[in-house]
Amino acid sequence: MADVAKLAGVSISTVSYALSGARPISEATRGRVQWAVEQLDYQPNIMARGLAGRRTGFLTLLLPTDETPADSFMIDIIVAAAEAARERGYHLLLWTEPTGESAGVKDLMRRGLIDGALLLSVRLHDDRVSALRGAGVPLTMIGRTQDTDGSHFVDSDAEQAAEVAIAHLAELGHTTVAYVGPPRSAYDDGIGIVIRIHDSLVRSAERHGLRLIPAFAERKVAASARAISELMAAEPEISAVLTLDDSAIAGVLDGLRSIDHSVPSDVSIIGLLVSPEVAEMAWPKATTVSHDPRDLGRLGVLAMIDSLDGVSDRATQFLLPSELVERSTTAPRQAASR
Amino acid sequence: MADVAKLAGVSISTVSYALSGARPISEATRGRVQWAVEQLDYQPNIMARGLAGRRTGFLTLLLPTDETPADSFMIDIIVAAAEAARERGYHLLLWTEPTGESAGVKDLMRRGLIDGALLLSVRLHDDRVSALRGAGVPLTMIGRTQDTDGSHFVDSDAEQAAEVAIAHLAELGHTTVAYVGPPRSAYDDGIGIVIRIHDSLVRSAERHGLRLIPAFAERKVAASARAISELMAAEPEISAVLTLDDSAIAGVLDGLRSIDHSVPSDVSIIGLLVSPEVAEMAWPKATTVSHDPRDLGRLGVLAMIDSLDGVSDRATQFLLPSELVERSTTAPRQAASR
DNA sequence: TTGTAGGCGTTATCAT
DNA sequence: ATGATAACGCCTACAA
Repeated sequence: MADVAKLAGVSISTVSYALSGARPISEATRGRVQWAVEQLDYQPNIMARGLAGRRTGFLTLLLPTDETPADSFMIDIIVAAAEAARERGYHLLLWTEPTGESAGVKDLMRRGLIDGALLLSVRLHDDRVSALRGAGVPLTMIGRTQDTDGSHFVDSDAEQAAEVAIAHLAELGHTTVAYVGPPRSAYDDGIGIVIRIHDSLVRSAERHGLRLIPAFAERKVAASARAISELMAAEPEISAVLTLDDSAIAGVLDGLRSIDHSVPSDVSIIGLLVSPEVAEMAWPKATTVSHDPRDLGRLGVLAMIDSLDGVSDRATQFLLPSELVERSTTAPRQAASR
Repeated sequence: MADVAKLAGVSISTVSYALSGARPISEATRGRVQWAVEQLDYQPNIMARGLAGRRTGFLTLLLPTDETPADSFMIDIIVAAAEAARERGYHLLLWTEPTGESAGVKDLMRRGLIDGALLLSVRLHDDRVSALRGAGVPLTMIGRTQDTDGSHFVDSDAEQAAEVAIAHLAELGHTTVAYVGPPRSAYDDGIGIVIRIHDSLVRSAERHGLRLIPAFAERKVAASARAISELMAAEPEISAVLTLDDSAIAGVLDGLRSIDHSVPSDVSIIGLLVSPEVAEMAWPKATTVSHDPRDLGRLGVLAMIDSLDGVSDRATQFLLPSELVERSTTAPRQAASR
């Protein structure tokens, strides 16, 4: 930077201001500085900037890692977040920490490394949120807590997604619907999206006069396969199944095959909030009610940066609506015949 | 740090040395420093350390992003890399950049941000490697170039994987085997693993006296489905299929179903280098010849750090062997009967 | 074994 | 509108 100043014939601080635009600089000198910068192919040192300034340009994404390995949906979020950060001149740190813990992130903040943190797999009552808030870490959630007053978040609109899915099944004439959801532990942990989807499904089903039979299955193919076959044995009138996880959909297909129910002629399936890749990989290709997971990552980062910049006086809160994408696992209900 | 020094009754530099262990410190003072550190819950500032020292503690993972969205296999690599970095006290930056480009990473280096870079999707002749080398960026490849002299890498042992897969099919009595590989563009780009797997399969097939019929398919379910059905039409004696990508295996299953070939009784399938998650999601569950993708990420980071620390005088080069995991897509060849 | 002091490359606070 | 200069918090010769 000193070199640039010399070459441009100005002081070091002028160069700094010309580059940051933090104070008015005459056109003439700004031009000379620009020229010198290009001449020397100068790139400001990030560490020095972070040390001296009050912004480091780093964001971190807190990735819960004790859970199931990240599925496609989450991956899409992460990669999109990285891209968005890069586009806005920020750097995205991938920080793995067991669910519910945030000591590491707090340290990152105290060590002057990050400007803020993005949270994944947010619980309705999330200790991390209060801990990080208390530590003065700006944060935005991908997902959301129960009480969202004044907090920044981007989340899937569970209520709307549930309604779309249930309404579609109702239209198709289904009256008894199973829901193969995440394991009980996810409910016990109070994972926001899990609880909201469940509750919303219950409400929507009621509104449409459908009977909804929930089940819980570990996030493994075999577990959801077992869940659905047990469910079908107990409640043979089930003619449609809703699922939440990437693995659940494959498992349900598996389970139905094992008991000789064909999809979609005997049983319809709708996958909630699944990535398009996984939906396409299933056989038959799965009908879904979902949105682009990438939006969660992208908007999350943008919301974070906006809040850092203080562009808005109130918190940015996005609720992403889902769309029904009909593939090959849904059909009108058949007249009972078996 | 000044506070710690005061509390411990020593100089600032003593604290620094006590913490870094860069020079001998008496037990007594080291103890006092330790105590003061804990007392104040002191955490060294990362930016300052990066500015003053010659190490920043940052690594970056170069993620090609113009290609197909990252599949499970790659994700596992990434997450494992993040975990390994964290365990070793490093920070992992996710850097998205179009395949083949490295200007961004070079800048990261010049801006004093990173200690080194990890490369994914390495080509046999990769411009990034020479560019980064030229710019003095320490790098280790996850994958490898053709010429590996003096470079650090962790890669799947394609030769061995191909041999295991072919040998198994040979044992099962198959004599004509299709290979639904990646799209031609991947070959044209010279992606290392793609070429190596292909060439190794050819050699192994020859060695075992099998006929190998390769095909190229875009990384989409529909594309590989079409590829295999065309292949079967042209060469009806095919009784086994090898695949490379996560999506290919679903596609091949799809395609075979569409032409009424059942798996594995009519046709066997082996997926090469696929993540266990995807193998389990397929139906039937796919037999694979693979290794834990996480090893690639973990070992890659460790190799990088070792090279940074200069622990070894020669380059660390790992070739990971694969294992056959029999699931439900392989069976002995049936006597021709259709 | 320990202390002193200069420097890392910016930003921010004073002046001018 | 611009300059000089003190932080920023740590590392590392150099001295003692």
